[in-house]
Amino acid sequence: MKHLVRTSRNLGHAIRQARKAKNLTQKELAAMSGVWQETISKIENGSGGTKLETVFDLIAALDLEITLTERSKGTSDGLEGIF
Amino acid sequence: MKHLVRTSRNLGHAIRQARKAKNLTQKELAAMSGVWQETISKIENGSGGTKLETVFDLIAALDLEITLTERSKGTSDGLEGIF
DNA sequence: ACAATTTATGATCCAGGGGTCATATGGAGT
DNA sequence: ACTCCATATGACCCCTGGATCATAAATTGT
Repeated sequence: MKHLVRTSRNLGHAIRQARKAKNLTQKELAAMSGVWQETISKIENGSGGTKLETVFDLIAALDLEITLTERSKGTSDGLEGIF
Repeated sequence: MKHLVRTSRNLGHAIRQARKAKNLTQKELAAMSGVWQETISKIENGSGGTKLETVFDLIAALDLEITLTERSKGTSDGLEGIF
């Protein structure tokens, strides 16, 4: 499972999916990440302007990692342009 | 070129490297991204708490992309990364 | 050394994120 | 229907990132 993240909305989706894949509630994730449930709700719904560190806390708790790559290669992932 | 990003400092490094790889000055990157040179300076030096949207602006201008992946593929351990 | 450019820093102002609590809405189960 | 849990939302305050301008420091070129 690989998420291309270009917007806050993308990020929210990815986080929600990852959380559900682990059968965690927002409250549980809040407890493990130190980010409040209310804040997680906002982020999952794509509220823009989230702070980086909050995202790092979340993805660390969800056992995800962020990779920064160049965007020229043809990815051939088949998931481009879905949204 | 692939950057694993876990902290704001990582992000700053990656952005600086990408910028230099393209022979851009902070001022030029500022002009292309809409983010101010002063802000870019802070971010490249790992100032925490940067906003997501600012990062998106920067990586878009630098032709980079963010990927969110799982760190360890759940069910079995130590088998990731074979391919 | 000097001048020019690049990067960093310092200050002010403002908008918005997140902590925090309370509450409302929604969904699953009985 | 009514609980119980999950998620969303509203309100408040505080804090800080970013815009903005000015300037200091560092780097580069000659």
